[in-house]
Amino acid sequence: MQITRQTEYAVRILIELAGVPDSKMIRSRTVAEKHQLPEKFLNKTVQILVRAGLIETRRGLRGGLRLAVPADSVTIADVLTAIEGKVAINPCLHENHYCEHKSDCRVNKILQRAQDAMVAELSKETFADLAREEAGKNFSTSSDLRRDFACFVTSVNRQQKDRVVP
Amino acid sequence: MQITRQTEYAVRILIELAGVPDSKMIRSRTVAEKHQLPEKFLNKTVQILVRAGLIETRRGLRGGLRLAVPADSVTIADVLTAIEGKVAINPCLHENHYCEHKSDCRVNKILQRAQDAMVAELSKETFADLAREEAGKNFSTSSDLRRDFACFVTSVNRQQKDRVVP
DNA sequence: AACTAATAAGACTAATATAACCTTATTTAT
DNA sequence: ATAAATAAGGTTATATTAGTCTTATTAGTT
Repeated sequence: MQITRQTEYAVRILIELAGVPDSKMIRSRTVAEKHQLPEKFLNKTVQILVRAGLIETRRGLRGGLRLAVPADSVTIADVLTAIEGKVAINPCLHENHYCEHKSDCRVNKILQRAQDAMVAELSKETFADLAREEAGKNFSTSSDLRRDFACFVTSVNRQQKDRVVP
Repeated sequence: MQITRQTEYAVRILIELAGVPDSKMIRSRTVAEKHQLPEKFLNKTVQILVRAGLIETRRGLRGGLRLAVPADSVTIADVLTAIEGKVAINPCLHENHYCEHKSDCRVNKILQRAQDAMVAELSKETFADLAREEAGKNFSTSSDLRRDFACFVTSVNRQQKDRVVP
């Protein structure tokens, strides 16, 4: 019941791109270094975002990444869907999932409401908002990074499932 | 971003137990057969629920399972927590997770709200409600079971991630 | 006391999903 | 041409999830 690390990476890419002046291209390596993300894996993530229509890329000299849509029209929910596919916290919530009892299954309905409530919250703020927020922050340089202390601003790597930092 | 199959199994166990008259013990094998779940794995799940204090077991002849708490005091959210641990859709939502920017990280706040909204919905109905709902239903006998069409009432096995039934 | 039917527990294996890496294209400005 | 960038896809590594197997332990019945 977690978003994947790749989704987290994607969110960071979008925040990054939403924060730059219009149409300027940012190198993927720059993003990778700034957030200390594995470059190759990040490039794969970039491709997914491109296919989803959220960002666009240009190759070659002066190439790089930029948003393909207005920053105020994209939310974390969109990124989640782009990376992990249509949200469904249980298989029975997939649109095309057939189940004889679906129409009167109470568990199904509860799960659906739970998912809807979550997605609604994830859709409330756009990356335009997020970029504004992050703008004033001191982004991580090597010294204040610790791999175990992942978060969206400075951080790096996902905490292990049961690993709780004291 | 899915609940695990084990959580699904656990929900079924609880619905099952919530539906029987007070204090009667149900054999784990019975539950396994009724829902076509792998018996050994189900037993492991039972143990987790026991340790979480949600059900109790008795060994030996006439042994079996029953709820350890009133059915109207347990929700799907409790089962989710029992099986998967404290809910945290991202590592930075763990209570003890340290992040320098946590206090003013907007992403953190959005995720927290999303998670809270989801958990709130999962906490609204108790297993007393769910058992009532299920009571009138025709539970699956072999003929109406198909492994690919998983859901909480009749069904059996989780659909694969991207497998969509036509 | 012996027997039988039940769960308990933990080690082990298998399957799947996620994350990361590596190599070789392809594109674009200079 | 050349250098600098992304594109693409195959491969490996790691983590998580799911399931199995074996051996114990418990409790009722005879």
